[in-house]
Amino acid sequence: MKKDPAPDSFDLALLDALQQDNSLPLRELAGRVHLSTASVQRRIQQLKKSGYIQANTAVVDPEKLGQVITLAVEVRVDRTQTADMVQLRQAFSGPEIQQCYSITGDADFLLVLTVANMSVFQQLAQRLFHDNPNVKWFRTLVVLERIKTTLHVPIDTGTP
Amino acid sequence: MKKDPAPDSFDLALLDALQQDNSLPLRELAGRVHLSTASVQRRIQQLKKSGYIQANTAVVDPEKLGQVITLAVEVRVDRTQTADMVQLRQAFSGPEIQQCYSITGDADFLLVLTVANMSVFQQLAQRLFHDNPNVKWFRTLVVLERIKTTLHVPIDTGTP
DNA sequence: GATGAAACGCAACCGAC
DNA sequence: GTCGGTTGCGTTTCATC
Repeated sequence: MKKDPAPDSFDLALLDALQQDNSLPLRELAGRVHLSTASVQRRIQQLKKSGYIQANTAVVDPEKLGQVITLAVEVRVDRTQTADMVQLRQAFSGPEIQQCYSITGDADFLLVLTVANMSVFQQLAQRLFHDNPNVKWFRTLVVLERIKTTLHVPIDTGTP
Repeated sequence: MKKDPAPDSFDLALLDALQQDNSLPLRELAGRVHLSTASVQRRIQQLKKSGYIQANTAVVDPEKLGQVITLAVEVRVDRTQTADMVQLRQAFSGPEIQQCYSITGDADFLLVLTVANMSVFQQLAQRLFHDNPNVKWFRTLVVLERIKTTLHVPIDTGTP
């Protein structure tokens, strides 16, 4: 088991650029960080291999696809033992769920999801919450505006 | 002003594939949706131009970069008139904030963010919340586990 | 070990059909 | 939507430090 070297400032600058736009040509990136295209390419491959870059994804506009309603749902359950958590994690990881966090506080889970209309959500709530005997209660927060929706990790490149 | 044609099942299948992995070669995508590479290429360009694809981003692992703590914060403010909202939206859209939603319910905003340690968050909370006279209260939910963290829009391709 | 310059081969792109 | 030609890209090589 070999350990990955810690990313230097070049790597951090690349990560910062790529999480804004991973379709930039190597030439462009090379110019920004003042390295050759070959070096940039090697570093990106290494960052992928070592897990710093988890995926390369297209960000799709939900509204364009009719998913005009965004909801946040706080869920409180009865039991959170291992077997229960396995079931809950699976139940809350379906494709209709954008994000799922287990949290501290009154609620045990925080979900974020988008739906085309409320009747879709009603059916989903029936299946995920009402039909699950382990769910004690859930509170639905309707999103009025998606002010910022990224997964960007703040990276201090030293040169802003 | 010309209107974009509604995406057909081919486009939906492409969007679904691309939001999982946008580094797939056209050849691969063409095989999946049973089209030629040229058609796929034209469709992707069109999807970008018409805004269905908002961005192409690398997903960076926060933990690998020392951002080991994820937090959700509910924020309640006093005034939400236009001028106030402008200020709040800007305040809650900084690079340290991953996501910001304005919501219904007890709280007015829901934030999601990652930090390296709690003292960083403490400073952030001071600046964003305590120092903002418009913030009535905020409730911090500590994330125990990031069970699912995507921006994927659920797409019914008809062929799962 | 990592780098940069230049060669290679393949994929994306853009017309014509 | 399909077919080729061309461009431009990512990739590999290799000499260098």
